Amino acid sequence: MQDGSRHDEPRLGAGLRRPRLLSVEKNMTTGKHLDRRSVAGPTVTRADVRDAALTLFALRGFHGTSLKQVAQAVELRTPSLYNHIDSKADLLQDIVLTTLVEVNDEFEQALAFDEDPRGQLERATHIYVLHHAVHRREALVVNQDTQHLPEPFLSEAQALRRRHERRFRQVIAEGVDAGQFEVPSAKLASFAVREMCVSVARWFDAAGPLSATDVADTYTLHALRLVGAR
Amino acid sequence: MQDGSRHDEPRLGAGLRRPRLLSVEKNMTTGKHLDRRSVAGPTVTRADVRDAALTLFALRGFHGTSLKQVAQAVELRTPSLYNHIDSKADLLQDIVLTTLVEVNDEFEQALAFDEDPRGQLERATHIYVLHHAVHRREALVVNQDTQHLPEPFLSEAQALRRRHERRFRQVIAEGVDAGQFEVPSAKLASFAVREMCVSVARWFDAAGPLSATDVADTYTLHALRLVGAR
DNA sequence: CCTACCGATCGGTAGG
DNA sequence: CCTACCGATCGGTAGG
Repeated sequence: MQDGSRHDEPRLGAGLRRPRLLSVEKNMTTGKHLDRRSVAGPTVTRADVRDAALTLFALRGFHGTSLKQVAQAVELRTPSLYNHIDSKADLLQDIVLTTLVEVNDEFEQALAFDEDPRGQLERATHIYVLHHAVHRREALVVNQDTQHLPEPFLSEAQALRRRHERRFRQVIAEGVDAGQFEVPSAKLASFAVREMCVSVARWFDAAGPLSATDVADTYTLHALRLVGAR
Repeated sequence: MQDGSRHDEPRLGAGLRRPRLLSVEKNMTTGKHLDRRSVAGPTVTRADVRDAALTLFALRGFHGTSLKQVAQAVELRTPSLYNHIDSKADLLQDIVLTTLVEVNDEFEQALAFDEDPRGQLERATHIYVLHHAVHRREALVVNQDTQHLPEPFLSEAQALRRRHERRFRQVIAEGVDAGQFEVPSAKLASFAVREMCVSVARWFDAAGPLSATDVADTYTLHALRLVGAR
């Protein structure tokens, strides 16, 4: 990888994947931009714009990122972004809601695997950590910027979040009822476990000594201990 | 309390203490603002401005808050804020650095109380949770907006954070060495415990059924279990 | 995909 | 403490 742009660095605020830079450069003779459609190579897609926004939103926050910066990252002029998006909020909505739906889907799949609360907590925690390690940028944007979604998307996002919360707590409560777990409060235990997992996105480094699976394994142990699993 | 403005509501994004509204109103006859210095009652202080900024930054983020909003919250015009502050970033710096110094001080006091790693972890966790429940707004701003500090304050804030991280991990490592704790990784355990505590600021409700001390007690148990305390 | 341009708002200053 | 005002930048549109 010649420019190293796919290399994840360790520090938050500097360690996120950088947006793809196209090889088409400004024409130094005329000062004009080449028409991308007239040269070889791919055109910018909505996915490219989304990816650039994802990186920048994760790094600087939604309100700390301008569309000009997004445009620069994909080597377009700001108005050209509107060929791919409806608005700045549209980008945020796409990122946040897609991510929350994915998290809920993964969660339900984890639960469906077996009916034992201990097994369910193990799988749900593992996949949740894995998600936050692998999809760091998405997780950071969801955590930082969900509040900035316009309605009705804010309500939709909050509903998805609450669903995950409720189902997670339910698993712990069922474990308590089954005599497998023992906690002062299923609610506080679920809050603690979930936030512990979420925070992995803030420091995880794919280039570091620990793989996402390593971290997920350890955090699953943390969760089992926290709920007093026998 | 007549206007209920000190009442903390449960939901994040709506439940933070609202800034103090002074009783001096716009003169409805002339449309002009009364000179606060010529009437009875307190003048706006820097502390008032800081408090209003604290609430708004916690609610909408640093870049999501305008100085006009801060000014409105203390019933001033925007330029008048500059009698109390040097810049918008000045407000953020005050909030973030003061909070981080306090957290470190509280932490060191907790450690000084005894030399037993288990006792140290208990006290450090307890005070850390308590801080995040009692100073929700400060904690939210530190977590959301530290990244937006200009240098050299950003570096200073990061150093204070790393110090807390390092010392916290040290306590866990010492507990492991003493045979009191058992963890796969002192680093991951300290990350997990700290972030679990920090997240309390996101949902704690002073008007809810659980007191800050209740939550701190439960989270201290979570921490002890997580590190495998005997 | 671009250039040209829009009104609104931003943080901040001058001057009283 | 205010009014008046500054240049810069914002998200977004018109029109090709």
